[in-house]
Amino acid sequence: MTPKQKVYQEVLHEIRKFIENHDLEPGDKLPSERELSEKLQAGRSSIREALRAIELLGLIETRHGEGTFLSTYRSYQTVDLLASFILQENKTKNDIILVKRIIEKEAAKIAFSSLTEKEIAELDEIVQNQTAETAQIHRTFFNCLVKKTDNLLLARIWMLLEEFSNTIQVLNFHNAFYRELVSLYKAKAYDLIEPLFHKYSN
Amino acid sequence: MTPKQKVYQEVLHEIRKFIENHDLEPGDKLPSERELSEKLQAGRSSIREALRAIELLGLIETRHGEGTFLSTYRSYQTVDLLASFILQENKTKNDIILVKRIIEKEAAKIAFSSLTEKEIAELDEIVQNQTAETAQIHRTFFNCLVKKTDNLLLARIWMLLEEFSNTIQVLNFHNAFYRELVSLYKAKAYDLIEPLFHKYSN
DNA sequence: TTTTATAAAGTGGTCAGACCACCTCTACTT
DNA sequence: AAGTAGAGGTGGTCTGACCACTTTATAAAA
Repeated sequence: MTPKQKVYQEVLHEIRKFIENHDLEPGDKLPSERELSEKLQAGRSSIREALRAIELLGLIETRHGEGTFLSTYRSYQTVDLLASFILQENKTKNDIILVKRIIEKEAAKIAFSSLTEKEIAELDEIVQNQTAETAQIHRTFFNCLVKKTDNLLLARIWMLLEEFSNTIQVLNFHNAFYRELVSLYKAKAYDLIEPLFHKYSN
Repeated sequence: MTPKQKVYQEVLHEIRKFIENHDLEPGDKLPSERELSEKLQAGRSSIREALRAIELLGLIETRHGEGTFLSTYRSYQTVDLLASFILQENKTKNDIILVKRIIEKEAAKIAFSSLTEKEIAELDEIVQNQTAETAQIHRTFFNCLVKKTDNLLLARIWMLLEEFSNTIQVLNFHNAFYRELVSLYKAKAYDLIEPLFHKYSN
């Protein structure tokens, strides 16, 4: 016996099948809630429970008065919500700082190979800015790097941690760190990135 | 003006706040749907839409006739669904694999200093197990290491990513990798950990 | 004919109420 | 004391009713 599944779970499954069978692609429209309700022999509320769940996962997008569409972009809303729960039960400051440092270090390494001269110059400019605070420089600097990794998940996690860091007292790197990192980019010295982070991470 | 948020989104937020304010822990019971409906001034269906979404993420667990509880374990529902829907996209998949590798590498390094002889022996045993599949070895092995980092946040992120990996086709390390890593632990050769990961990460 | 109002239809958003199925606990029976 | 029937609470589901918004069809005005 299959332990009776909830209706919304079946609906979830049916919707997936529908998308598959009709070769729907991001941006395409799903049948209306009322239509699905009839077709799948389920109450509209059950249909909606399923849709809301999928929506939270960032797979669909609903537009009031228009309809429900397959998402065109990966929203990572899921990651956000999970993070808010996880961060809530893990308020250990040191844990957050450590993970954030790891992400930043790896982002710095991944970005290395794809950085153009122009982008390195931009980073240099950020670092040379005398008027900005260190926290501001840090954010702008790593925001660039993280985006250059072309890894949305990595970027998202970093942004969440960065946001959270603002609410706690976080020690940034020494000013010299950023300048030295840019130097390494200019010198194409990949292997020195890892040691640089170690040097400045006490 | 706040761009009018949907009720279920607000409910989501309220529930999270409730958990925080009441210091609810995994296993604890949430108020009933009808009670939340009254307290948050929202229809029961809106409450349910929010709960279903959280449920799909594996954060809560509902038991028919009993109530809604904070999950003690992270269910696999989300992962399965995501996988069956959209994880076919290589971009997302690769993002996850990359972040997971980073965490594993750093966990291996952090754990280094706190590993006792006995624990290293345990790792050795896991690796030597001939009957287990590679995926199984991988999970057990890194589960140990991740816990040894004594960083709950890191551990949680890894566990989530590990779950995701289970539903997608993930290439594990070659068998030799695990043995070599244990050897490094035995030899106390910290500096060779990073290169080892590079070597096996094609 | 073209343009512009206006109305109608379709769609998601939300709520209230009604049942059903299931669990627990209590009070009653044996 | 043990067992049982029932009441009350809880999630599960459906229906029908509005509302707000968008698109489209229709009619009026230019």
